[in-house]
Amino acid sequence: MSPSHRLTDPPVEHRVDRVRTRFAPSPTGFLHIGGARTALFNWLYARHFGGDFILRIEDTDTHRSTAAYSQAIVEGLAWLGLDPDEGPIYQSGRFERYQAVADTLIRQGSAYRCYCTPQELEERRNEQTRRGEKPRYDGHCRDLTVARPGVSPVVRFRTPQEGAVGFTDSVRGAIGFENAELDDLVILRSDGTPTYNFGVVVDDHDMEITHVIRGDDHINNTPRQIHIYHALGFPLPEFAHLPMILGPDGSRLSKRHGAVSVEQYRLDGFLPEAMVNYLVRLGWSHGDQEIFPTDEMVQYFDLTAISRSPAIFNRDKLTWLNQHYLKSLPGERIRSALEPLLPIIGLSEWASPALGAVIPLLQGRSRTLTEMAESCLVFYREPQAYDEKAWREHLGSGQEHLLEVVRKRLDAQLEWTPEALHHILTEVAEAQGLKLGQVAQPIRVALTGNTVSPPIDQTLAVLGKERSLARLDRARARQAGLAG
RNA sequence: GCUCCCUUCGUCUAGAGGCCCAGGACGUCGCCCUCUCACGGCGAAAACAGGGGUUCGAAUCCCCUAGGGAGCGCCA
Repeated sequence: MSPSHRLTDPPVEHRVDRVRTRFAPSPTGFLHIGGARTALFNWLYARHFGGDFILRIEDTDTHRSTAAYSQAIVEGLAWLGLDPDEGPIYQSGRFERYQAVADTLIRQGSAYRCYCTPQELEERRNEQTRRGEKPRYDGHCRDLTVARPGVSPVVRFRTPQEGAVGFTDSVRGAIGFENAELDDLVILRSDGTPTYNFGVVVDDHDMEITHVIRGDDHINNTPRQIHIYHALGFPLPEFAHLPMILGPDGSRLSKRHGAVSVEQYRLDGFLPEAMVNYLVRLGWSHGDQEIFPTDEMVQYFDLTAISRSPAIFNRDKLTWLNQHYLKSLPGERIRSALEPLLPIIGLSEWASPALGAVIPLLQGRSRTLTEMAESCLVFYREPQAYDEKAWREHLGSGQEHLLEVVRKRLDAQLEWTPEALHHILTEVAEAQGLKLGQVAQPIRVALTGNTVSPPIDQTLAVLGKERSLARLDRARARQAGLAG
């Protein structure tokens, strides 16, 4: 803030007994990446100080808000593990309170009724823009003493016209505005519902929010809200404005950048652990650390380490984190996340072999749960087809002998463990004067239909003797068929 | 247009005057490991937006310029 800025009122100092933060989305869409990060930071801050995290649904725009979106947001937060201590609290259930507060403001002269119609406002705005001015309300009804018949009025806040307003943002530092830049904003619509800038102030006060952590698209709203705080005699909370999350092209993240809803990432096979870890590093850092278990995030999180510049969403890094968690989380955790995805890729039954035995083979070779689910298929279904190139190379004519030898050797084998199987394969290779790979690949193709799978000894072991032999026989029959 | 905010490798970032001819991570490329695919290991290329100051010394402080973002609604 430049020295010329004088505050109309000094900020009201108050002691914070208990940290209370909130996430206040409007239910006009699914929980998206940006909202999720805002929620995460609020949640972390509250948890760090042992305070409360409140979920408030800002559904004052009754035309665009839906219960389905509210539900989706609640579920999205639950999936991420961001449990609220209070809420969801719906603004739509508090209209009487906003009207009462607006009445108080009118009575004390801090607000007034405005009878300008939307069309009139629109015309004046266009006129101002044409003159190269900043479009703003011109104070037309500011000093009106009589009502205008036939028009149901809105209520406008009487913003000070002189002086300046400023605040110290926990992320940005001092920020100031000339009051002359502001205008008299609508706080109550003609239907009596509150607008955003009014609703937040009343609610953040009533809910005793101590730290308002939100996207920096709200920086410009903050001075307006501060004036309302002052008019009402409410103490100011701390403000912390988070930098935006941008799409790959540097513009504000939106649908045209692909998946933006948290739900979509769940469906695409991402773990909430990975999403949360990715999000916490977008605009916040703790030295060079990249991997953050939840308890460490909570322990280290603070507002001062938040960066001021916007961040571009990078799916590759999210994918890398997902892969990391896929290989390092306990198998049981992976299993619970994987099972809901199995039917989606067309698998209806996965009792045998046990999924718990399959998963360890796939951890570390899957980037998403979806990939893992697809890799599971081979354990529950015979090869639908054989990759022709792989077949020709490893099982083509003249190579029938090897499978026969392997088949005979495995058939005699009683101890069906990866170690024992590995031993057998090594022996076969030596006896045939082949490298291990020259034995493993033909078996792999016979078992799976292509050249990619977990280590062949483990694949055999998990598949089980009966299934393995059946698949070898199937391949041998095909060899015979092609030869004959 | 006006107001506010932002600016270190392609991307996320470390860096709070000398530790920086700038460190880590993702991605990219190369090598090693290896029964395939991965994992892992090692290595490489890659940045302080530009210009003025201040200082013995600036990525770090100040100013200007340029670029980007946001707001200017009876949306939030």
